[in-house]
Amino acid sequence: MSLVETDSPILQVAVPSPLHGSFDYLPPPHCSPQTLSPGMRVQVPFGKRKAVGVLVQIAAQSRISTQRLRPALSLLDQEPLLGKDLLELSAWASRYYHHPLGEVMSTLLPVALRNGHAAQLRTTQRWRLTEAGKAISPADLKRAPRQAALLNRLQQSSDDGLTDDELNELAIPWRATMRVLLEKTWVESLTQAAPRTAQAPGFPPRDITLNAAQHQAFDAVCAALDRFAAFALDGVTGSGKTEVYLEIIQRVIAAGRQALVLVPEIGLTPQLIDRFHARLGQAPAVLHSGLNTGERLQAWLQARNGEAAVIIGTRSAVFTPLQRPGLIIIDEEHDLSFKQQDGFRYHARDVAVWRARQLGIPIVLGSATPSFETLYNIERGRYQRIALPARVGDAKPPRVRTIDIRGQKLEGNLSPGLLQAIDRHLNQGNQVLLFLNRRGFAPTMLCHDCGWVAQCRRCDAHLTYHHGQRRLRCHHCGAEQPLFEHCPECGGGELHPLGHGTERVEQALHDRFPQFGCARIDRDSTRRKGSLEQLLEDAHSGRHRILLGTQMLAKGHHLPKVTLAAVLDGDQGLFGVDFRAGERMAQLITQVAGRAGRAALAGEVLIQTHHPDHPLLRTLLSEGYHHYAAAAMAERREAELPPYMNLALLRAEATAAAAPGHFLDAALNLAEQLRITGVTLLGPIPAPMERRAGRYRAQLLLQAEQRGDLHRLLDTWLPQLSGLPGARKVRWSVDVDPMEMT
DNA sequence: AGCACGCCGACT
DNA sequence: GTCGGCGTGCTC
Repeated sequence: MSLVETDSPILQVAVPSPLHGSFDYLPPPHCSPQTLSPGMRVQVPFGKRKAVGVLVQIAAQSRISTQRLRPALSLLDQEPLLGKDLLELSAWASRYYHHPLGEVMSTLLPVALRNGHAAQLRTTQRWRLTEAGKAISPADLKRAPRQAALLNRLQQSSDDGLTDDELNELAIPWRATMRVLLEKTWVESLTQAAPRTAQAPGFPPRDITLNAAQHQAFDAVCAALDRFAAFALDGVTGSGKTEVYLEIIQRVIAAGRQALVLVPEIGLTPQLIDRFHARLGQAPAVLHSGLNTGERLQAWLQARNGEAAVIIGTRSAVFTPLQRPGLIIIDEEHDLSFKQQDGFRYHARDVAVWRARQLGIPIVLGSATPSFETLYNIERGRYQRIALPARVGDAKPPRVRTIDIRGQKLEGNLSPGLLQAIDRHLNQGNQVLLFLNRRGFAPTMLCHDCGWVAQCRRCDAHLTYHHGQRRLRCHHCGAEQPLFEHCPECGGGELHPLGHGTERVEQALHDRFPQFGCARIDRDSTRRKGSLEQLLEDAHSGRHRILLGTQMLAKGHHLPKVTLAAVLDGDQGLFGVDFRAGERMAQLITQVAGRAGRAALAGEVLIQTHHPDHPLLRTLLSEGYHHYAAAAMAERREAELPPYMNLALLRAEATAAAAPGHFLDAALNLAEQLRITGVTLLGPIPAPMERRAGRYRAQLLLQAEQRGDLHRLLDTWLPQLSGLPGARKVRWSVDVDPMEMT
C-alpha cells in the first residue's frame, strides 16, 4: 500500500443497491481531492459490476480496512448535481421510509443521469458563414456541386446561419459537405443553449379579479413568502383554486423565485399546462412519466439552473432541484397517486412538506376534499386552513340525493329513477356524467348449466369479461385469454356475464338513448395517447351527451353543460375491507358532485345505493364532506387508526403458500424480543387478496401512537430481518404510512 | 438486487 | 463423466 493511497481522502458513496448505508472508496485515479464535492456522481466498481453512485461525504478515514477499499473508476460531474438540500432530503427520506440511501438517491435522479449520462443541457448548433465563406462565389465551385449548393443556401440565409433542422429540410445529405466547408474555414459552427419556448400568445392576460375569499387566500400565502408555512387551501370544485395558485405563483416569479407544482397523475393535462403557460407568460418545465429520458433530463436541468421559473409535475417531481425555491403547491392533496406503491414508498405530499420546511418556503395543499391526515394537521395547528367557500360566478351548489335501488329493476345497472333523470336532463339539452368504478363488460362469467366461474389461475380473483376484444382479463395480474366458447367444466354452452362494468352500461345506455352519443372513459378506452383528450374534446363539442367512466372522469375537466352526475355503485365505499374506503368514497362523491352544474345551470347529483340510511352516507349528503369527515375521524380515533395512529406494514410474498406466514412469524418473534414499548404488532394475516400473480401474500401491521416509538423499533428490527430463517424464501418490504392495505 | 460459488440430479 | 438446479454469501 503506497503512501499516496493511505493519505487519500475516503469517498463515501451511496450506491443503488438494496443494502443500507454508503460505501467507502478511494478517489479515482488522476483526481485531485480539491475537485471532489458531495453531490457529485462517481462511477464505482461494485462487486463484479459497475455502478453510478452519489458522493455523499468525504472522510479522513474509513471504517473498512484499507486493503478492502477500491478506487472509484471516475468522477462523472464537475460540480455537485445534488445540492446540500437534496442530499439532506435523501438522507431524511432514507431514514423515514427505511429505504436504502443509494436507491433513494437514484430515484431522485432522472434516468439519464442515473445511467451516467452527462448533466448537460441540450444545445442547438448553428452553422454560419465566415467572412471568407461570404466572399466565395458558388459559381466558382463547378467541380463540387454539393458544396456549391450548400454555400448558396447559407449565403441566402440570415447572418445567424442555419440550424440542423433547417438544413435537414433541404433533404440532401449535407453533413459530410459541411465538414469540408468547415475545414476550408468558410463556415463556423456555434452552439447555444436551446431557447425556452417563447412567450405564450395572449400574454399578458386581461385583468384577473379575485373574489373576496380568493383574495384572502392569496394574501395569507403572500404574507408568508419568505418562511415556512403550510396552508391547506380548502376549496370546493369550481371555487377557483387554480386562479389563486396562479396569482401566488406570479408573485413568486416576480420576486425572482421558482414555484414547484405537484398534481395527480391524471391531472397533468395539456389544458392545465396551456393554462399555466398563457397565464404566466412562460412555459412551465413539465415532469411526468410520459416523457422520454432526454426530455426529463432537460426539464430537470432547467429547474436546477433556475431557467424554469415554474415546474409542474407528478409525484416524483417533488425531488426536483430548485435554484431559487420560493413555493410548493400540491393540488388535489388527498389524491392517492402521490403515494408510491412499490420500491421506495414515499408520499410526495409528506416529502413536500418536509422540503418546504427545510427550504423555509410556504407550501399550499389544495383540495376540495382534504385527506384526514391534513384535517388532523389543521386540527393540531400545524397547517393553516384557508377556505374558498363559494363557487365563482353564478354557479350554485348541486342538489345531492340517493336513489334507493333495493328491489328495483335495473337496466344495465341503471335504476328507473336514474333513467328518468338522465332522460330529463338530456331532453333539456344538457349533458350527464355517470360513474362506475369497474371497467370491462362484466366482472364475472358464470356457467348457467353447472355454476362454474371463470377464475384467474394466478390470483384469487374472477376474470373480467371485456366485450370489445371478446377476452377474459384479470385486473390484478394482467393475464388474459379468449372467451371460452363452452364451459370448460361441463361443456355446456351457457356462459353468462354477471354484474356490470362500464362497457356493459355503455351498451345499455346506447340501447336506451340511441339518439345521444355516449363516451366511455376508462383505462381501456384511453390507453392510446391522446384518446382521452379526443373523448373530452368530443364531449365539449356536444357530440357526446352522456359521459360514462371510472373515477378518472371525476377530476379536473371543465364541462359546463353537465347538469346531472350520478354514482352507479354508491355502496362500494360503505363496506370496503380497507379502513380508508369510506374516506375515498366520500371524496369521490364530493368530487363528482362538483362536476355537475358548474355554469349557471342548476346541477343534480344522484347516488344509487342499497343503503340509503347508512349514517355516514346520510351525514355526507345532508351536511357535506367536512361533517362526514368529523364523524369518520371520530371513528378512526376510536378504532386507533390513522391519522391518530402511526402505521407501518411489513409485507411478504412467495410462491410457496406457507412461506410468507413463516417469515412474518419469525419477524414478530424477533420484534417481541426487542422489547420496544409503544408499538403494537398485529398479525401476521393474509393480504386481502391472498394470492396474486401466482404469489401468496401476507402482512404484519405495526401500530404506534408515537412516531418515535415506531421508528425506534424499525431502526433495530429491520436490519435483522434479512438474517431470519425463511427470509430468503420470500420477497419482503416495509411500507411506512401505508395508504392501502392490499 | 445481481453475481459468484458450491454441491447434488438427469443427460448430449 | 458434464450441464445446471437453486441454497448461501458478498458487495466499500
